[in-house]
Amino acid sequence: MAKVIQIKDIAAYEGEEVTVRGWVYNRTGKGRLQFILLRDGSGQAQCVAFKKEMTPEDFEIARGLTQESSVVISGVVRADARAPGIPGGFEVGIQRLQLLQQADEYPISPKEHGTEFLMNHRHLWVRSNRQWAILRIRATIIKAMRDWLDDQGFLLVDTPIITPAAGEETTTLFDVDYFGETAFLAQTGQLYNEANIMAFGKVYCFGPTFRAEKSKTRRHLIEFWMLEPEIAFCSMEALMDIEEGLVCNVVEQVLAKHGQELEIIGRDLSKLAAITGPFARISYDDAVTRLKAYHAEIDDPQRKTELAIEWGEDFGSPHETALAEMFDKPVFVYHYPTAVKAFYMTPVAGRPEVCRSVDLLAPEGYGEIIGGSERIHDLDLLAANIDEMGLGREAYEWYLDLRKFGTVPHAGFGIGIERTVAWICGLSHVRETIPYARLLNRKYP
RNA sequence: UCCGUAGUAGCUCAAUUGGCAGAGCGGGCGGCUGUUAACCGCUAGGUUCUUGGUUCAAGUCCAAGCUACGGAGCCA
Repeated sequence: MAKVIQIKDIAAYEGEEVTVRGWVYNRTGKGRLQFILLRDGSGQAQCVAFKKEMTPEDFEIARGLTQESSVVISGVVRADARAPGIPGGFEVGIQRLQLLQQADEYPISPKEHGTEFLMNHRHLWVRSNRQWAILRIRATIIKAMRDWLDDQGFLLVDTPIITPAAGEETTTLFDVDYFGETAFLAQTGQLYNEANIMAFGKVYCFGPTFRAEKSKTRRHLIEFWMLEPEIAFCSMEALMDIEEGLVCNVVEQVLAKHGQELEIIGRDLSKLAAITGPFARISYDDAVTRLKAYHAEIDDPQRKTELAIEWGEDFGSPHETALAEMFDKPVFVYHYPTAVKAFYMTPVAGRPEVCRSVDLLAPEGYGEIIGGSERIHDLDLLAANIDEMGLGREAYEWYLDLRKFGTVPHAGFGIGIERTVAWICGLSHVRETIPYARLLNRKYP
């Protein structure tokens, strides 16, 4: 058997006999001439069966191949501008063909399908071009984030998924039976990150997080992946510098490595090329002023209601979208009202009604992709907030310890992987950004 | 949880005023030496989401329910 190659490398084997192994993505025939578009995971190549060049048995197999049948094909690589594929432009003239399995009638035809049908067949849908492209970009986004942080001196320190108490007071948690006691699935690794920076200085955690909220929107998942850096001796301003550097690097890496995938999903590259620092930084006060001015010019009554805002209220998703549309890059909004943010965020000196929090809103209506803040490092203030929230001191004893043994100013943020992927890929829903989405009413397959 | 829309063949959809349940794709059979969602001919394929109601007659009208989609809230 000739050398087994990956289809992505096919151009390097022009004129040579090779073996490719994979699945039939599509087949079309012209009688004694059959075109088999073969996927192998790395790419796609057209394999051409001429009746005269093969045994009658092999040709009959080629002629009868169904979509997604698994095969091993040997033949000679030749350049042909007509040959479709990824990368395309080269095809394999089939000499020998081995059928591993003739696939049953494949549910996902080359025609259009509805969302419910596709999500019910997600285990097969991931084979489709568009999904293949998106999930490859997702992998690069995660790698780019991690590489950049590693290069900046951050250490990956894993945080637990089963936790004894809520990380934040607001959202609903999944509970699990922990040998007769109640434990919860993590909604953040942040509190543990705060312990870990006192050992390692700059850390991040990366893993799945869980929210039992009954959210049903294009930007929510029940199980989603978050990357959370935390930095000792860090201010909110320095935090924004880090976030900006991270996001710019991620976009740059995707543009550099995935021109092919971005083309498959039809992403407007100019929108991504525009993502370079610095990003605008506006205060919550300023954002409210801008939204009020915008609100004054709206005529549509429904939209006017949606976009109404008074100082002190948190932004809804229409507000975030309207704000983000005022910029062609991501925009930082900082100093949110203390009352709408988490208990551990530092109040602004001399103005305790706002806190040292900062969100990063992505352009094109993708909303908040990063939430971060300076954390309270004063023991008494933190303890008072925990009591005031009625969180129960016992579960937070270890967290308060961090303020007793060498507390330092520190800050951190969390970036939602799926929202970032949706934005960079220009997708209308986060369900396509994760291999197997967990949504309200969706845990299969 | 609230508001809105939809549910017909394996898939995507059509069916006029309430009057015989249809097409394309996919499947099967046959044809074709350069296809790009190939094309041509033939063919099989139905609990019209469920339950109840109105009517000579219901895919179509009414009621309740189920499911999905879109939006809101909450958030990353």
